[in-house]
Amino acid sequence: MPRSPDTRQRIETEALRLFVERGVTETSMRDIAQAVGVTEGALYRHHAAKEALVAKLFAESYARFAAELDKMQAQQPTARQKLRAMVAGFCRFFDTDQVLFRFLLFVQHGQLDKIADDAPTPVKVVRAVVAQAIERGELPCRDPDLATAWVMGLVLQTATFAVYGRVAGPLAPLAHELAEAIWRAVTMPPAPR
Amino acid sequence: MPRSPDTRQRIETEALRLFVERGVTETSMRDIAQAVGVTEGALYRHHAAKEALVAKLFAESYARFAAELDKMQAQQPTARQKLRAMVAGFCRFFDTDQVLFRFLLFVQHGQLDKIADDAPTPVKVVRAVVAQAIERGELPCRDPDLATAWVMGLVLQTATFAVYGRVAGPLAPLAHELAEAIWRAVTMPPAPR
Amino acid sequence: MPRSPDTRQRIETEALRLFVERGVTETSMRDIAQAVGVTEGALYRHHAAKEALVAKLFAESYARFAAELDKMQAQQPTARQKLRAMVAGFCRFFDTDQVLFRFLLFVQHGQLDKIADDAPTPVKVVRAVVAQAIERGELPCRDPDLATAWVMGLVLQTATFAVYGRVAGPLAPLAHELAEAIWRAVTMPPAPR
Amino acid sequence: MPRSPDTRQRIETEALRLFVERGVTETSMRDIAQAVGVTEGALYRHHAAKEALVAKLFAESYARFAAELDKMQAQQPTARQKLRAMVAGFCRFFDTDQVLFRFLLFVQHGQLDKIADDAPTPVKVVRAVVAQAIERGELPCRDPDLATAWVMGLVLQTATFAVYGRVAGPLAPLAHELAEAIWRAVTMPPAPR
DNA sequence: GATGAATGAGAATTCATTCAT
DNA sequence: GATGAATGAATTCTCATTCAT
Repeated sequence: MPRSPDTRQRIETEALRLFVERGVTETSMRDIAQAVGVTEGALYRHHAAKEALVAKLFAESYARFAAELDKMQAQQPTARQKLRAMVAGFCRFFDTDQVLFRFLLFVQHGQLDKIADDAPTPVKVVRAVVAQAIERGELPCRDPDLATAWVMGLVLQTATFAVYGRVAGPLAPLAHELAEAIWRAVTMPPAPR
Repeated sequence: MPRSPDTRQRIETEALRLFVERGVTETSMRDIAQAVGVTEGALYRHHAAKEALVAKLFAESYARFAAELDKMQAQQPTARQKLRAMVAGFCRFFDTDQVLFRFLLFVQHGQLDKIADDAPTPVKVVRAVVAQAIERGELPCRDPDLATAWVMGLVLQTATFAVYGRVAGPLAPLAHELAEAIWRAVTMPPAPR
Repeated sequence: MPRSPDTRQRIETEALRLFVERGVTETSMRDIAQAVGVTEGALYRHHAAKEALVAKLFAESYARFAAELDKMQAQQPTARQKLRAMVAGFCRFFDTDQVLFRFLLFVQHGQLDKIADDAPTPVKVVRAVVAQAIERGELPCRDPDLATAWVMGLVLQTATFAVYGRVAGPLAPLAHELAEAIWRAVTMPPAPR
Repeated sequence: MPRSPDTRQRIETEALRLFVERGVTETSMRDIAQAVGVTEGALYRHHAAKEALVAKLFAESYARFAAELDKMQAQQPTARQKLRAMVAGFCRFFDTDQVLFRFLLFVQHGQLDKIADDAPTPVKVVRAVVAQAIERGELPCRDPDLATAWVMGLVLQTATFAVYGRVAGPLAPLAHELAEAIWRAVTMPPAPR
């Protein structure tokens, strides 16, 4: 039985794929082992437990994507440009690694609860941009969480429709249009009270 | 050995709650039985299998909500009013029975795949309104699925934030503002080509 | 819900049928109740337990058939005629009530062990005839159990083949031929020692 | 936690024994595990399901015995000698591995239905010999299935009596006498019509 | 007599994990 | 690093039986 190299990497790739396709609970360690072509025991050479594998897959990439997103926004001067840059970032991420995108943003599997309160997350990055924009008067005065929900909702639901083929092809070509829609939503004047 | 009435109803209530709180796979029949206060065997007098319980819970309510949504939109003359009515309907549903709302719109557990192709669904109702509005020139020309994604995204992500307490209180008071944001998003002029 | 009469009888008929078709262990009380069209609880009005139902079905008919067989042989003067009469009796029984025949002679389900040592059984009746015939010199000297096995084997395997359609139609027309074959087998001169 | 070798073999041996002693349905996987001295889960490393274990036990040996039987008959020139050889084969098999004999020829547990239509079986081998003998005029003209039933009946019922101790000792010493009885039965002249 | 709800024990099977080799 | 056998707990579901109504 040949021992192919990169077993660790292949475990992570296959696990990620299966977690996204079927769900974490619905994927057994045996499923992963079979997909990789090793025995179950071999998985434990690389990850102490199933939960640890999930956590590793999540934590590493989630923080990294949040950081990238933060860098993108930081390079832009205005709120509108920051949002545009972030939307483009989400779309590129989706197009580049849909499996990972879905794992981080849709599957999650309760990993959010395990994240340190001060750790960066994509949602927090978006929220910071939104909150700052409101403070600076670039966006109308509104609960920054509500506006953040809208940004995330427009991005994620478009991605969801793309996953199910209801919206066609890569998201990058839609990024500009999507960013505009977001801008129009969040710049809506607040209801008079 | 208490034989309280309404066991069937209580099974469904507790199951729904647990499915939403923990997930379907993560909820065992024993969990449900314990929550209801009966033995596992008793559950099977009322539902032939766990999957049948899930399916019943979903099928019954999903079609009903879609129908209600459709009625709300049908009573309005214009696209804008139809959207407003539907958004209000989503918000009212969330406020009235958050558990059921989350089960139908977030948990789902693969039940969508089991639905007849021509059965009404909330998404289809929204899509029909959007498509008709585009045809009639009430909305700018754009992939109706994309616009539908935006409507659903704004509604569902706002609900998600409400579930996690990031957005406060019942959704009904936000319905008008949400509908306006949606209107602004979907009325965005299409990108010149 | 109409309560048809003869529930007791119908329980026994359906139970017998199912026991023969599927086996005793493979037939649940629920299966029987469904076949009869009553609830499981109703069965226990008529039989204290599943095992009691099986035992009743078996004991009653087994003894009765043994007695009938014994009467048939008793009315004949010679061993050859006794065997002929019994073979005809087996065949008639098979043709008249194949389900009961199979239950008593094939299914059995360990009921033989529960029968009193001195209770009459078809095998004992056959054995008595054979033993007497040997004693009287009507049959060659041979272990009467061995000769009994041959009689039973020829009868029962013919019935088995009839059940599976390998041998066609009712057994009665074959009775004479079968009895002759048996006679030839058991009259075989013993091996010289 | 003893890890003795041969677990797979011991599972099969114990399972066979229990299936014969108590019946397949009446034997639980736990019974087998306890007899082997492992946990239930361990059984599933060797056989994917209880039914698969039953099927393997049956299929492997049934075809093999049929083939052996066929070889025995093929080495003999005349029908009489073929029958003698097969009877001796049945008796030797019974004496050598009574448990397997009973599993294959008495328990069966519906495995016959799963066998390919053209797969060899002991009954088919016997039938082929009988049919050929009738064709060649070595046996009187008669439904070959009926004659096959008689051969099988005499063999199997003798074995049955041996199992229950009604017929003593190993069957091999009885083989010759049994073959003669069979020969007398199947050579009976057909009833004039 | 019958229903319908319930029990409690046990069935087959799955699964994360361990560990000697 | 990897295998392959094993564990032990849990899961879904079945079943004979009970009993208030």
